[in-house]
Amino acid sequence: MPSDEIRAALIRRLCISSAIADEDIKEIEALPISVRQYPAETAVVRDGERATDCCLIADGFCARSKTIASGKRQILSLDIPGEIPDLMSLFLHVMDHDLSTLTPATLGFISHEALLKLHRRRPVLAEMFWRDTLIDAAMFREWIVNVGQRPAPARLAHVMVELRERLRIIGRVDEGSFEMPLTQEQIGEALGITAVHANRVIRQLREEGIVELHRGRVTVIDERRFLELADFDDRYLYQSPTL
Amino acid sequence: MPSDEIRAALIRRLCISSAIADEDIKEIEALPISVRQYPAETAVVRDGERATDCCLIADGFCARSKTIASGKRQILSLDIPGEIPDLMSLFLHVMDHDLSTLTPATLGFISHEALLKLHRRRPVLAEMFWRDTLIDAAMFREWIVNVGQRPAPARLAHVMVELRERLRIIGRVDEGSFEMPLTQEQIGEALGITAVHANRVIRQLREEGIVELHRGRVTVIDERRFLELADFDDRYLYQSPTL
DNA sequence: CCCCGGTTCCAACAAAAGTTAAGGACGCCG
DNA sequence: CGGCGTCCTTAACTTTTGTTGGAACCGGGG
Repeated sequence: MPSDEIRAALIRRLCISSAIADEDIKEIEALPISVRQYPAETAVVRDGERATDCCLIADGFCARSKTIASGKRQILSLDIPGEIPDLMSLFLHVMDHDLSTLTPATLGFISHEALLKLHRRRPVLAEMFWRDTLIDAAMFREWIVNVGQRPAPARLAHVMVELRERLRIIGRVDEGSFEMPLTQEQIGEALGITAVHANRVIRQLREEGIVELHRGRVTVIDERRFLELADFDDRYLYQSPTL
Repeated sequence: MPSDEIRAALIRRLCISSAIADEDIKEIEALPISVRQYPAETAVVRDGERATDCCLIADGFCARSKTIASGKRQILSLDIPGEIPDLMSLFLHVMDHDLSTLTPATLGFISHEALLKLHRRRPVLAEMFWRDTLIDAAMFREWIVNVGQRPAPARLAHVMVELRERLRIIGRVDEGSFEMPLTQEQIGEALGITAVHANRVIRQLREEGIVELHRGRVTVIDERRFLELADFDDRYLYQSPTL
């Protein structure tokens, strides 16, 4: 994948939540990005490491997670193409969590230095990136609610809808089906339940004819009951800056 | 409380995680702040509202929370003097959660306009506030892990230690005891458990001689076992910008 | 001073989730 | 094509947590 396409993915996404001037787009296009391929299930940055670059996902799925002393792991977010999951490392240099690939992925690395220079030159872009980290935080808040208050089947549905809405923006949902390349173990880690229980929940949703999950692909069967179960409100996801 | 003292609380906290130049401090001191008193258990900003000011806590405790369709409420953070819990509203104007007081509180309101102007004048301060929102996000990540992976007693201990460490910075811990002005109902909402279970957990920690919780005040009995249970790593809380 | 409302506390029972264990499906590699 | 490993699947049993309901406590207001 050429480096241009990678920038394009980023710009496309940024344009959705902010209006960007042409000259600013050019600035982004001029950002030096070094591209690297990663296999599935590989750490990109680890908890405790000091980051000097931010990682733009050009293709593939990633996840952020933290592991506690007991060895249990909690997935904090699923990250998709066009996103910069570790933008926070720009100012919080030492990582407080892991970033790793779920699938084989194409990642573009942008140095902190280049980003900071860009911010100085174009404060508007700095604000846009700041906004981006704030939406990230909003997603964490919703994730807390999901794990803390919803019964397990609703948790799964909620994560699915959120992922679908985000994939929809980048044109990766077709005919009510979309990718969610997690093992049941990982689904459990995302929902704060065990893999066995995750399996129970998946089966239940299938038996009730709500949603099908097979080989990392989600197919919604009964849209109405699916949305009802998920209790999803997209307000936190995309908010126009003009609001 | 005079408006000077309020600014002082903010500056003191900001100085801890960043080095600020004298002229920048002066800029902050020049910020127009309008002070208001709030009774306990009162909404400051509500989910869905459009914010035009940010709220600096001068005195008292606040909490952020979200309520889902079923009526269940999840507390997302506990907020203490010196903090600006809704700084995110600067760019995410419509609130995605509630901010309310736990105790009677003195709050200082700073208009978005004034903050944005300050940022234009002093980009370094903008970065400092950005950093602040990033630490906020780091705390959300840890909160997700707490609710998602730790057994209930550890969850309680973890929230207690986090609060204590933050209170310590502002000089509000004396002799191993500190304020945590939550009802058991609210503790449940913070930990993602019911009030009844919260009560069980509190009793258990008391019976095991680990920590005492009485009338909104926490007294640690066995520091070693307390820390061990909490599984606390302060890395996410304060990170020097020079790191 | 006493009553009232909100906490705190507790017990018994129900439901949800964790644990352990084991068989089956599937893809990959030799 | 057969074997191996990973994931999925399921069942039986245990533990944790939720639910319901009620008693004791406590502080503030009449």
